[in-house]
Amino acid sequence: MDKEHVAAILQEIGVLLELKGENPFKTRAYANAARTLEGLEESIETLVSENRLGGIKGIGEALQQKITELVTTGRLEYYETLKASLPAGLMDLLDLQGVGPKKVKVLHDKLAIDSVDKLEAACLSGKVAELAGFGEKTQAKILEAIAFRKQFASRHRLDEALSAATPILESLRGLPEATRCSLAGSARRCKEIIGDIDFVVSSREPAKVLDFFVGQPGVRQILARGETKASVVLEEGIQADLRVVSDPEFPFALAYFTGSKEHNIVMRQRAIERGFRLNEYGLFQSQKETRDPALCLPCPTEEAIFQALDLQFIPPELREDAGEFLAAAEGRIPRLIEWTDLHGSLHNHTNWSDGSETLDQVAAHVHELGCDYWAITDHSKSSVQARGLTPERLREQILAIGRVNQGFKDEGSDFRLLTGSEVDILAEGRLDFDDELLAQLDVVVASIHSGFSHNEAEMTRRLIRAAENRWVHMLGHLTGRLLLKRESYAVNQRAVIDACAETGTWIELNASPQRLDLDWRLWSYARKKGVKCVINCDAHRNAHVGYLTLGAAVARKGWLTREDVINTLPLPQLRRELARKRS
DNA sequence: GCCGTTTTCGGCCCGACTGTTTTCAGTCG
Repeated sequence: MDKEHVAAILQEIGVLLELKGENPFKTRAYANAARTLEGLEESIETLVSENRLGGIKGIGEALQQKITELVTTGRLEYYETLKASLPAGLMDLLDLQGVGPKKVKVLHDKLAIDSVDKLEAACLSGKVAELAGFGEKTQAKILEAIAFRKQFASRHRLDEALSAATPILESLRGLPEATRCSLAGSARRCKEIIGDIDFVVSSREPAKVLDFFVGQPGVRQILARGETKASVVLEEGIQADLRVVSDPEFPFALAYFTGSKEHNIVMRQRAIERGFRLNEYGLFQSQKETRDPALCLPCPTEEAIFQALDLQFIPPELREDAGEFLAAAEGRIPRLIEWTDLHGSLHNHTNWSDGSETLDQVAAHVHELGCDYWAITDHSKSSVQARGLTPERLREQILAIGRVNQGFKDEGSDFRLLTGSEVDILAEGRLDFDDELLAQLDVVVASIHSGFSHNEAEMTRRLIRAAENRWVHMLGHLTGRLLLKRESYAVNQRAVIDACAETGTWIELNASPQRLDLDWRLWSYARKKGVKCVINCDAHRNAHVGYLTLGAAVARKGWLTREDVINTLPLPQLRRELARKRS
């Protein structure tokens, strides 16, 4: 059993215990352990067989036993028993806004409610309002939450969240009463999937800012509106929260609402260790003081807060409690890549296959934007759905690209299109074009577009065999996932990364917002193995060139620097690297 | 359930908002 599976079960145990009304710190211990396991570099089998689980912080005697049982036998008696003792539908109830473990327990104990449907019926008949601790308003809120869940998703892609957030942030910035404004939350941390959008604003007149916010044209519904805080639902079906603080409090509120929750817990712990108290209003010299500005250490920026806690500044993308504290304490936070470090993209399409624009249109656009090069990697013949090129068409395209490049040469420009292919990886890892043709191309990306249902061993073998081909420069969208739409196919990503390390093959960070694949969580491992990243747009139309910013953001989240990313190189050096694997 | 230069028990991050309470519990982030 792999660590992801073990972590998922521990996570579920935590939720089940919450429903049972267990000590919240106990339930958190399970959630913490799950997160710790997910972040492990080593395989869980190794840790168990070498009896080294106990050395991991947050895993004590009880969890050691349970994890060992899970990994060695594939099941866990404690979990099975716990799960059997509660109806499956209770977990769904927890997803409803405003409904937590305590309410679920009462609903189940008093009204035998164990599904959303039953809860809805009970609300409609007025029974819920009669329960102790509930009332008319709670009942109405629950009905609203059920309706909301039916209508909208609770999770959204980063690009959708950003495009909903940007106009609101812009208008807040234009408001005279607003001093400083920022996006916060998981969107600021560049998580690929976000739940809601958070804004932080500093102002002397919070009421005016809040009025302005809830009155924005994009607001469909106001969920809550207090003196310093408001929650709304946007037209896109995304919840957005605004918090207004005084300007000296702004950096603290920004840090606090950027999170992650786990990161914040460690920050506060560090404050306590130094005799301080940290909250969204300040860093206070007394453990007791929670608000008095006179006792707050002045920190005009987030940087100053980290400094006060003996830490190097931690960029928002890294704030996941995934090793950033150790690195920051030792001054080892790297200078992360910026999107402006990128010189071009090595995986893109044109209307020769399933892209929108012609070679000339693509070249003119990316040249205009300041790129130094742009690889044309249209699909190969097996991708019939994408009008993949036959070998003959590809040879024609090589000539056509030569003519476009001649035009740039004649103008005295150094910009170049690079010839290439996104070649399909077929069954058993064979490639869709033969080596003789691949050898004629500047850039070869190998990707899987078919046979998604093969088992993990087969998929892993297919990708490894593709990596072993000396003409393949990089693997494209390694897992095939489409965020919130299609799961990854089964593949042992670490084994593929190992193979790329051995063969000198690069791995793409596909910057299309629906892919963002390879996942940021795996880049530390790849980097440690010496595997280089290529941030690619996988552009199918000119507007997709903007994905480079998103790709760089996710690369930052994976701790990548300019040196780790191939397409930060200028063209002459890039050509040298492209030749390296083939030599 | 975890953890310990305030160690083997008693802590565990912290505050806003809401609704149902008449002083606070539950939920959320």
